Amino acid sequence: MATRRAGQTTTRGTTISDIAAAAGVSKATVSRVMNGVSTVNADIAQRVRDVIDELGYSPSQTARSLSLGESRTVGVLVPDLENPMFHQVLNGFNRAAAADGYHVVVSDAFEDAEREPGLALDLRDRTDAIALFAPRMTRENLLDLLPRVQPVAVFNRTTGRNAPSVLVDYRQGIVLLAEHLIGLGHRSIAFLEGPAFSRSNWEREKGLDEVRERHPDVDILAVPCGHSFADGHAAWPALSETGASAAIAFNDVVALGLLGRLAQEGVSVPGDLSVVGFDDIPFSQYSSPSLTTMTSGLGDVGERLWRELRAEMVGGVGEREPVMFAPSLAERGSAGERA
Amino acid sequence: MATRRAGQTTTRGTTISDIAAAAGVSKATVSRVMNGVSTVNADIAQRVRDVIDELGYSPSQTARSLSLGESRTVGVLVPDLENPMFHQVLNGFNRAAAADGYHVVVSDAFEDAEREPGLALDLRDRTDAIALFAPRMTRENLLDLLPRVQPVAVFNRTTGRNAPSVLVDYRQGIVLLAEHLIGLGHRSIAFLEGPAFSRSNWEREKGLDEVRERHPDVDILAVPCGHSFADGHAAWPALSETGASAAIAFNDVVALGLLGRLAQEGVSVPGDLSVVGFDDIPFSQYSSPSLTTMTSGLGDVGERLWRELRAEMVGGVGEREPVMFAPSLAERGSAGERA
DNA sequence: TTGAAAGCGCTAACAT
DNA sequence: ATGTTAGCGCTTTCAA
Repeated sequence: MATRRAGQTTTRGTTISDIAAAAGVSKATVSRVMNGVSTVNADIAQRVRDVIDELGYSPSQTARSLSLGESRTVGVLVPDLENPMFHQVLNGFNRAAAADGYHVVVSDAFEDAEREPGLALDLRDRTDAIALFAPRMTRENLLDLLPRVQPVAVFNRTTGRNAPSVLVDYRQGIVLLAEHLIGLGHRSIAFLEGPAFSRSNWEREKGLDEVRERHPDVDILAVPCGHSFADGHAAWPALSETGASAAIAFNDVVALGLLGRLAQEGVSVPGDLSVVGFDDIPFSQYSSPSLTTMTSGLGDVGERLWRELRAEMVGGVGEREPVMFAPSLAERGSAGERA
Repeated sequence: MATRRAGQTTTRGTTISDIAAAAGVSKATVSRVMNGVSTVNADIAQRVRDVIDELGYSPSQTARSLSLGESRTVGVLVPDLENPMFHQVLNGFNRAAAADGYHVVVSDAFEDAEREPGLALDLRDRTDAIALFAPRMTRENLLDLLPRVQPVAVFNRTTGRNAPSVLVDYRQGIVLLAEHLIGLGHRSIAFLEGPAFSRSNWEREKGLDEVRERHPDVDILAVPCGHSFADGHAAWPALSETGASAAIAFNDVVALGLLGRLAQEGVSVPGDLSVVGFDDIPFSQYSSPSLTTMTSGLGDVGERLWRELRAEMVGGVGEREPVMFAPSLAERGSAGERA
């Protein structure tokens, strides 16, 4: 006999069985109606539909996923939802996924590198695949995680062929930025560094080394900073001491924080100091002055990331050649000729 | 006999059965080990654990959820992840949920009101409960949806007791803002309207009506605007025509967009024009000038929203008395005495 | 065209 | 302390 089993305290409201009973048909028929399977008698189908919205039934996606072996949902793990640059990537990713009939759910790691692997695992265990946006975890953790969460694709972090990856070419981007400044006559440039040990900061530093080599006459100093508005705002005293005539901020958020501070301090931009950012977040067009920055077609990046992930989901393992997006200069108001 | 059944094309890799077989124990034992159930022979437990990370097993949360009847995950539907104000609420919500052992996944509606009900339903069908952030759908759709997705809690929208709701008191907030401006000597104030038909804009308009009644000597004009940086930026010509000495923007994002435009146009803030916003997003402290705005302890709002939702999940239906958060003035640099 | 029943991967009551 | 087994809600093969 059907004894009461398992944990189920509050089992869900209306199930397919309820509908079947109420409509006087079998569960199979209800299932067919739900999934629009051709051959169901029109009258029966209608009766079932009536019962369904009378009782307000919506199928358990959990049960459906278990039975089907797929959920048509993918997860995205973002290190920090507050960072506007991720929104643009997410946007493109989402749009492309939706076009292929997939839902996307996102999970925020709140910049806690330690929790990322656990969150990724959990996310993956309830979706068909995941995308990791600029994971902050150590490389060791990443390499350990990747095989366990396949299919997976990663944005802005190399994977050693353990997963497809798409990256913004920060190295090249910062070279362009620096040379733009040099072309404007600047000979002393400060770089407001991002988080130490992050790939994105590391790449920027490497690019700067190239610039130093190519332009021995130009001084490029690094000043420790960070990645937030507050970091940019707080960097002024240190920046001021360098005597640089131009500053390359780690990203737009930092640049914007700095711009605010400069206005307070009465230093004119770009009159006294040129400031450039990176990422081209939406607000950078509306700041005063508008921000000269690097733009990377982040929406396209997101779309491409989806395509890489999708390939991983259907085909087996592909080439997994890292995909690089080259950013280009968005010349706006915050950088000018050296005074 | 166990014939090949159901759809399963690519059924997941390692299952609990594989582990059980490899370790020479029953699935129940593996399950016990996984869930840290007290009395499992230490040696056996160890053997199971060895096999587990040798084979790289992680349990299917889908199967687990189905069996348990719960997923310990809740969903949040956000109308637009790009709006910074939601991040703060999300933050508090997330933190509180995590403290209670719940994961949260978020789904972005990309400002598409039509898709919200579907997304909400789907989200709910794979989680234990959902929170709706400022849903854009019609009231009719909302009232129709609410009973179908219980437990559910909503932020910034009334529910007619069909679900708990927590709201920011925009009406009261805008009154405070306007009276602050009036105290500063302004007698002609422009309101940059948000999206028509939205509750949040409607509440603000109502607040303004109160102000008009209380201060018949003050002129309060409405100028159509929107909710984005671009909208604020574009509103200048219309705003200019009103001849107002102060502007209340629909929110901080709009205010910031306007500030950028004003700098370009050479109108000094607050010298020529005072500008105030609403929400106190992080950047508003770093803009130039820093933005005078209304602050609402949005993190606390998120936390409270979680508690309301949690109550709905455990207890039955409670009072569902709407919870109002009263914002307070954050006086900063963008508003000053009338010239 | 419809129904019966097996099975997706897991948990827990029951039996040992 | 461990195994056996039913069952979570759904889909799909197979038989009628």
